[in-house]
Amino acid sequence: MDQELRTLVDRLKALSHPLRLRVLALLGSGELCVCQVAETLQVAQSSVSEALRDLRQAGFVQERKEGRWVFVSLLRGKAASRLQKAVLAEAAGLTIVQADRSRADTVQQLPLPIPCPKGAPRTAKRGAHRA
Amino acid sequence: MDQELRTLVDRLKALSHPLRLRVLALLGSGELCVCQVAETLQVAQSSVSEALRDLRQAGFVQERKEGRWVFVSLLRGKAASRLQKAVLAEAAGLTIVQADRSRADTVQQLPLPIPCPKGAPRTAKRGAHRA
DNA sequence: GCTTCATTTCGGGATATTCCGAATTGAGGA
DNA sequence: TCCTCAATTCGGAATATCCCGAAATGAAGC
Repeated sequence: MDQELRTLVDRLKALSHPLRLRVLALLGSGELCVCQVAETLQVAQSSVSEALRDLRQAGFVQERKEGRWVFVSLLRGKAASRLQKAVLAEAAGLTIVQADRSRADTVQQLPLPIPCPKGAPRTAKRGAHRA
Repeated sequence: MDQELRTLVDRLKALSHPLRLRVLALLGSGELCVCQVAETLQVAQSSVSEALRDLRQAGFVQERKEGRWVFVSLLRGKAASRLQKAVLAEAAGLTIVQADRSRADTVQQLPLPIPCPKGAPRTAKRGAHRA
């Protein structure tokens, strides 16, 4: 079908989702690593990873690797589209987004190896790796 | 819960769809009635009706009834959101949108009782109601 | 080499969306 | 009133999306 239209629709679709929109808005206040985002928003890391993949494909975020961690941040300045700016401006006013950012401040104080299986019973032994 | 977020997501979702986006962009060049939109875009009237319902609920379009017809148009000026303006600006550049607008010009020349069952092999012309 | 662990990818059941034709609604004309 | 017909709503099958836990990946350290 029409590739231009598809592309614009896909970019909009990336934003039309509660988790992805919260992730985008959260990154509006600065760079975080994947596990910090997961901890801040209290969702499974795989969900955050998928949300970030979609946002990256849509051209809204970029990644930077540092050691084991992947830090993600918004594209800024000229690289940021009109669309991104408009949506960020809308999202920044939402109560939940402000709460998320506040929570991120707390999470960022923690030393980086965050207990990643966030609330889970860590006592359960992990199975063998290479099945 | 998080009604604000839901609302913003729903507005974005209304835009994240090929047909709805084309309808919105089409109305960017002026008011049309439902059947003119269906004829222009070559889709079932019920699909256009549903697309317009979604766009209306999301606060992007308004309707005006005249006789049997329902004319739809964009909200303009202060009533138009940042979001709408940003997306319209993006969409206006798309080839398919420009083609749709061009086709709408032709459709608008036709006398208004447009042969609504679009696929039907209808060659007869009808009496004029309004230019 | 081996182990650890943040991250990604996979599998898939549950849920939501999309689109059309058919049926219904409602305003206008005769 | 009855008929017409633009528009809307309905039914539902096909398709897409969402979200998680499990498994795989790959970099860092031992």
